[in-house]
Amino acid sequence: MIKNVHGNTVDHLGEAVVAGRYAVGACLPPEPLLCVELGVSRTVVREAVKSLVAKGLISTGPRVGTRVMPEEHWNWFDPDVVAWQSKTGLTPGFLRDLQDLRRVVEPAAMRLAAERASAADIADIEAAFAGMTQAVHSGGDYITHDLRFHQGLLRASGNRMLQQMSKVLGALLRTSFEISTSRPDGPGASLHLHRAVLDAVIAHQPDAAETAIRVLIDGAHDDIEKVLASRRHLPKLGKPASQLKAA
Amino acid sequence: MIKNVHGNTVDHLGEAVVAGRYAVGACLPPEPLLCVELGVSRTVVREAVKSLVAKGLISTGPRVGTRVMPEEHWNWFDPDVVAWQSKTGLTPGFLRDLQDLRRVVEPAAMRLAAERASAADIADIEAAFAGMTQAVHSGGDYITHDLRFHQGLLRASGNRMLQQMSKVLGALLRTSFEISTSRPDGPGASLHLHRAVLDAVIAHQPDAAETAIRVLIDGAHDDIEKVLASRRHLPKLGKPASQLKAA
DNA sequence: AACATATTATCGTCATACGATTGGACTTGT
DNA sequence: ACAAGTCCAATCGTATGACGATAATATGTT
Repeated sequence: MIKNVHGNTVDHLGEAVVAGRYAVGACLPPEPLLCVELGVSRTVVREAVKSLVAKGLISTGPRVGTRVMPEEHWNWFDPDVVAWQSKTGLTPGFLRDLQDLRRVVEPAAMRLAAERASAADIADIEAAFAGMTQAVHSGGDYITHDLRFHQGLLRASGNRMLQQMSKVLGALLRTSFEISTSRPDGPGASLHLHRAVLDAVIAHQPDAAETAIRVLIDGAHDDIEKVLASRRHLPKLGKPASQLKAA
Repeated sequence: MIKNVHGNTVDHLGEAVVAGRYAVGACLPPEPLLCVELGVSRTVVREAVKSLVAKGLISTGPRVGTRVMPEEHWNWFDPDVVAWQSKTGLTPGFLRDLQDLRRVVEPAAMRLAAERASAADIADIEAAFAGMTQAVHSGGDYITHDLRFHQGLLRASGNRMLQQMSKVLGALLRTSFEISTSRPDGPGASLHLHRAVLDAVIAHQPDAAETAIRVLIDGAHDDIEKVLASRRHLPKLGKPASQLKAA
């Protein structure tokens, strides 16, 4: 898990900011202090800070210090920002935002995919589906293939922005998977729903593809809403890595 | 226009990468060379490079150098990336992506806005609309208020991700405005279409809001497609700042 | 009290040195 | 001649120290 000093520092600071360890508008400790706290040189601290600035999390200035920017300024489509938010725990509000987004984006993307998917796109998605099937039947890593499945479909839409969303939507898929594993049938129940989406895309039937993905999304939506309702007293829905393996 | 060394360097390098001055997968000049080329210290070059890494444009490694990442890895929702792409010229492909995105996102966002918009949201949008009206009648800066209008509506959706898209969608709106100014009536023709959207949102009528925004979008869509068709021989649609003022 | 000035904390930039990594060249053995 | 192992050097990664630039705060002046 150890990579390099810079990466670790960026993660550490980024996670701290996203987790709200520093109030919006408040200052992070001055550079020299961060150096001793993190045990790295000022070079590393500064480059890490610049990375966070580039992601819209913070801003800096002489004498004013390093301040946390308001959340609406954060780059919520940045994979790192989403990862940090996932790690610190997905708030109900964030999950709702993600669900809104998914319901808006994926159906439209499926339509486009059904119109534009290339043979290579299809092959990639088929491979992912095969992986999902195998994971359900003979055990294995389901979620990875599930992510590849949806990511492949987004890519098949041929739209750079839509494709970009697979990263942030992945956080929602992981949560959805997490919940589904705690049910009797588990992810296996939705296998044929995935198949229906893929078949519609292969057959170049936008309407069918949209309908199929809506079924899939609505199912996941209900699952998450149910958990959200039952855990209303809990502030956040954590995402322990220990649950990320399929049985 | 001069801000600071770091910002200028980031812009310079970011624009160069987005403009394709370095092929995807190719290496940028080594750090020492960049230092002399840009006339800045290695510190600045490195922090600028780190900023671009954070935006997904490039990757670095010892001995392997600083390489341009494939476009699907770029953070297309990053305001800077969009700005650089706009500055170097919006390709037809990019415009098509933006139009797809807009047609997917804005109608859904209008529905949500009609359901959730707060009084403060409405007031903000009203102010923007007033600015647009004034710009059309007594001259002024139309596009700024137009951007605020749409940005306000996205914000009113209450969804962080949807709101984030106002930045990238802004590039499309600017292009759309640019085209509309070259027509007899200009932006004034779409004023009442904007009013219809806002009225529907105020009246909490999601269906009407969605319908109204679709009319607006389709109009802009046709304008752009027409230009794209007529300028098919031109590789890119430039965006000279000289045209950004309303008459 | 209002305004001008000086202070100072903090980030911004520069310069230099050395460590870490890795692709490619080189050597060696078969 | 070819394959495998070894070494080298180009490039980024990290550390350190110094000084400049900026703006919030304190101080002084009218």
